[in-house]
Amino acid sequence: MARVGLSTERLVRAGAELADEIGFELVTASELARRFDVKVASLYSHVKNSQDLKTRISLFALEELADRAADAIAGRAGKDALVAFANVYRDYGRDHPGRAAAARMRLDPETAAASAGVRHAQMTRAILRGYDLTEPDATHAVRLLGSVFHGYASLESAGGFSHSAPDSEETWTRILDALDALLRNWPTEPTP
Amino acid sequence: MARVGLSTERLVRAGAELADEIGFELVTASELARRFDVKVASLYSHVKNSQDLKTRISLFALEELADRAADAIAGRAGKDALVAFANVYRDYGRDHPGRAAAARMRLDPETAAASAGVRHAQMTRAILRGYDLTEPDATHAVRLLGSVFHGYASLESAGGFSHSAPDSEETWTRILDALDALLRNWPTEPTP
DNA sequence: TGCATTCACCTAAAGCGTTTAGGCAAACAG
DNA sequence: CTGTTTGCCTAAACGCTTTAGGTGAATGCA
Repeated sequence: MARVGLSTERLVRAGAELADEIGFELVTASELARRFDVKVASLYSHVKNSQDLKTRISLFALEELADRAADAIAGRAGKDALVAFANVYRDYGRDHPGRAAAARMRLDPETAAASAGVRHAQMTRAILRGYDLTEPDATHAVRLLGSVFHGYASLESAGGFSHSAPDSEETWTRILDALDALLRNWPTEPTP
Repeated sequence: MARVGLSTERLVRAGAELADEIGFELVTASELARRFDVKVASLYSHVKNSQDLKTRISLFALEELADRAADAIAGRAGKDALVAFANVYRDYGRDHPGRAAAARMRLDPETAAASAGVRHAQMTRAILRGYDLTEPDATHAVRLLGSVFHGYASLESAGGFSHSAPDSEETWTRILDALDALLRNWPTEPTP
């Protein structure tokens, strides 16, 4: 019995690549086993179950994304940081659609709380230091930015903007301009 | 053999309710058959396959949502219309999480083009008539609003804002204030 | 080196969701 | 009341998931 050298680590990495190839929702223990030329049951020594595998891929993607974002915003501030940060999300979604979908996967609260998701929120908050926002507006803004990045990536990956003018690239740039303007001019009082 | 009176229509409606109860991703032909106390194979006279069922539920949700949105914005303009429109999405996500998830389901391009999704885009554009946006900025803004509504509903349904202050309700209100301010003051030139 | 232990991968089997093919009986049309 | 349509059925094949238990390869210790 030739040992292939499976490990949780290798399964997760391969799962992430598989997700980029065929789509995250199609990643399955069976398919992964096939890739390793191994029987399905063998995976179950390394991951608890199919759900566990997907969760691990999601956590992996969140880490990878957070690492890239951290790199991107290092030494930048203000709009510069905002754009660099936002582009990490967008590029990740384009280069690694499967992993990006994995990163958007719904995690149960405890798992989410222990994930790199909190780093994402912290970095978003750090970017807002370049703008004059006090609590609770900073939190509102963090949530707005999260919604936009999440939502845009999701719609774009669903092909929402693909066959219409102007192209998605331009819209993305202009949305970042708009968000920058909004953050510099955040409405303190509800404007009736 | 007691005839239950299945039809595509009834299956889709029941599927939508089922989605709200157990989550859209758990809606399955088998489960639906169980609800109707009918054998699974019987469903296949009414829907092509499992994917077809889910697509139909998604289209149903998109229609329902578009109808509600149309009601909400009738006779309103400006921020009033924006808020009413946005709240339809938010309320739908809270009252019908399964259908809302269905509405966010990825459809293939032709199906999407023939869906109520286009009505959503048209209504969004109609709301922007209350603001002074010319093309291509109007399109950018439509995409931004779509991203925010989509993203916020998605994050909220994943529990993203549930156990932290300030509460989601307040953030939502403030985000709408911010979007209104942004639309009234959309940056024409990139601000470096 | 030889033996014991560990561990990676296997086979077998059960459970469940999907899907197709073909059959029977209820509803309906004339 | 007879013939047709059609709604729901049984049967069966297939794929994914998961568990239980076995075998042989790697590893460690005397």
